[in-house]
Amino acid sequence: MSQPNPSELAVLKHLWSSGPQSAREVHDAVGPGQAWKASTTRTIINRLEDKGWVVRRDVHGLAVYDAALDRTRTLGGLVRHFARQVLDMSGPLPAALFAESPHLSDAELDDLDAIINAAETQDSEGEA
Amino acid sequence: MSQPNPSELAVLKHLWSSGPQSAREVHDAVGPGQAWKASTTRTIINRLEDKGWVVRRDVHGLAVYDAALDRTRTLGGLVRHFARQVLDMSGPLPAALFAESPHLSDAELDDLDAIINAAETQDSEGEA
DNA sequence: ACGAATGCGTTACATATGTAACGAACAGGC
DNA sequence: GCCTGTTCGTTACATATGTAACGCATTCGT
Repeated sequence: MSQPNPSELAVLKHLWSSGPQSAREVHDAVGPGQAWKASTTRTIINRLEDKGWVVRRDVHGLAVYDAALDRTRTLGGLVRHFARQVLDMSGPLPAALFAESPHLSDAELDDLDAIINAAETQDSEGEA
Repeated sequence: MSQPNPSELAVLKHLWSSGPQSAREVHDAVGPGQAWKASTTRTIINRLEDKGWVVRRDVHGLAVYDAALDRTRTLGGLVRHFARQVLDMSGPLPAALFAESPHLSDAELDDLDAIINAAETQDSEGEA
């Protein structure tokens, strides 16, 4: 399953909330917070593209990137992984407790519940 | 703050639940689950020792290791970090969320609440 | 038309992490 | 006393991640 690292996640989160962005736009938004130089931001974006986690579109000669991963699935996967691997929780996880996250809308919380639990299909398990 | 990586955490969790153990004992317990060769288990233990996260004691010539990190503080730190960095939760976090974890006793859950929240002292903040 | 700014591909290098072998030393069994 | 299993220190190497510079091509302002 797609487990973006912290740097990649920072970029993805921006794309999720702001939609398709150019490298410069991404940098202006997340660069400062990460204390990245522009070239670093670009490297992260390139690696995301290599992994197929963002798609690149050419808009009048300018590269614009868009998240290729689904926000809820990705966050849900990270949550499930954390709960299982770090806290050794095995049963169903209560998604409602993540309602605090500004990254998840009410609608998404519904999906999250399903994803966190039912979908044992793309974490440790159904990897094949 | 102490943020053990997944491998290190696997070893620490075993030491926390089983108490001081020899390298062999640790390996017999966590090696299979991690699909580690004995030498790999030893490497992880050595790195933990280098970081001062386990202490080594000599028992009649045999090295016995014990966790030097507090279980609740460590887990709490990981939880706080995850909630803040991954889910961008900023307010107080409900410790009850982790009641499911077999790694935390009821008594520890009380501490956890305090640690997760009040102790912004050793994550991103008071690092100095 | 020319210089400055910008976008982008390429390349680099350090540290962290995963994963493990090798060899010396020592302890017991026979 | 010798073979064997065990312990432990040392060393190694690949991949992942953090972090960034460099140089070329292009564009835009003047």
